[in-house]
Amino acid sequence: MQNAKRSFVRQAADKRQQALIKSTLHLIATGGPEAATVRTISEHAGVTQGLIRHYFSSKDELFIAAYECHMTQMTDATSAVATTDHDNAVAHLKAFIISALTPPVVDTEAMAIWAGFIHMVQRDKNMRAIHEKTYYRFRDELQALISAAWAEAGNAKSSADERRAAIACNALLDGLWLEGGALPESFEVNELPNVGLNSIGAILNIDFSNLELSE
Amino acid sequence: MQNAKRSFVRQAADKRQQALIKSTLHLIATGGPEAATVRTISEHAGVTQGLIRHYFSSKDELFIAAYECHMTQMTDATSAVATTDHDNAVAHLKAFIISALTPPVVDTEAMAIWAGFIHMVQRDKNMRAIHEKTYYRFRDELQALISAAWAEAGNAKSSADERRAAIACNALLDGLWLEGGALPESFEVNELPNVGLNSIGAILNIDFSNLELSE
DNA sequence: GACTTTGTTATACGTATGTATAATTATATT
DNA sequence: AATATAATTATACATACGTATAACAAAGTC
Repeated sequence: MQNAKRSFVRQAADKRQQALIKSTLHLIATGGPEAATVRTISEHAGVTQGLIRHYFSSKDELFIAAYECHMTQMTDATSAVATTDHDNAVAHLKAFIISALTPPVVDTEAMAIWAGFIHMVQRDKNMRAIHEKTYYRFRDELQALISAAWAEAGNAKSSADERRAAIACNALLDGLWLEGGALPESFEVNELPNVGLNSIGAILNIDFSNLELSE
Repeated sequence: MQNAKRSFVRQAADKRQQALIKSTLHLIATGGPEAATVRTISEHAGVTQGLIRHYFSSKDELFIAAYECHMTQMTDATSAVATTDHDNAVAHLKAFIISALTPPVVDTEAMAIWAGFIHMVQRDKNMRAIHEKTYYRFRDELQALISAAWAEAGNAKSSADERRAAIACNALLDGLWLEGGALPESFEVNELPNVGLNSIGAILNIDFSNLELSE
């Protein structure tokens, strides 16, 4: 029987939306996109499935919101470190690199979530816009740090050079991020940030080794 | 009515399996993994859906076969260039890099296929084995080329240095491959291989610029 | 305390999916 | 030409999915 309706507490729209988004990301991370159905999402969020359509006009819209949340979270996690005070521009850049190559940014589940959205990014206009926005924001920030580091060393270069350097360094970070997420057990502790610092140091002709850095 | 059975021609097991695998990859590339159902796959391959279960014990097994096909194809496409004759080790390495950063290796659909399999790779043992095998094969080949190029320049280094260099160069190639696939229109013609050669040149302390290369 | 609003649940609907199995037909063998 | 083999089609089945809609209940307002 159990004709009695389940008891529940009302919550603010923000909270509920956030809970649904977090559940979506968690399910995609652990079981892939096809594991994130309206039923599993709502169950994980502790609500019934009808509520999803109350906050999002469709499942696609929920996925778009989840994607934006995830991407913003990842880029912000790296930027946050870079916004704290640093003695100089090179230290600033070094902190940025290390942050991009250590958890929680480098993470199996974060990578799986990112990959799970790719096919939507290629098809959905809104997803594409989010992707471009977060990608360019990250790369532009990296380019600004490179520019400042070069200027500090009395070695300022053209913006075209800066652009190429930013593309290269960004690719290196992405590649290491990818491999660290895909095969986490095949890299030693601190190997990723070390490789990243050495390689970017070589590309930019900057030496990061003699800088003390607060862990 | 159309009670008449469709006419058909028998084909060798290899052909049919290959056709089903190709259809699977095509559908994943263009519509994501959830677009590759047993019905769409069989329709695209010009057969009826029952045939899939005749050649593969389950859809998962077909996906595993498709993943192995795709990954092998991609790494082979890069290696093939590197096995042709070259004047010296540096030219050899240069050809390898360019091949890895131009079509058909750099390709939106190839990247989408790769991403579409990620969540299976993290869960299925067989998928994981394929992933590791192709990854290490590619990286080991790159490391061998780096080793030869260094030796040729009279600058031989330890295998630990070679390993770190291979990880870095591989990451750079992967990152550029990723971004070229994800945002193809945001890079100028030849920008990816140029950035790749300059960056790897800086990392390895090798100059690729004064080498004529047959397009 | 009655009333309104809307957050939330419950249920239903049509369709798509992976799998299983039986029926058929093309090809090889003799 | 008859027969056997297995490649291929056809059909059925249980389940899962996204969506739509109606019923209910919690909290605010007067």
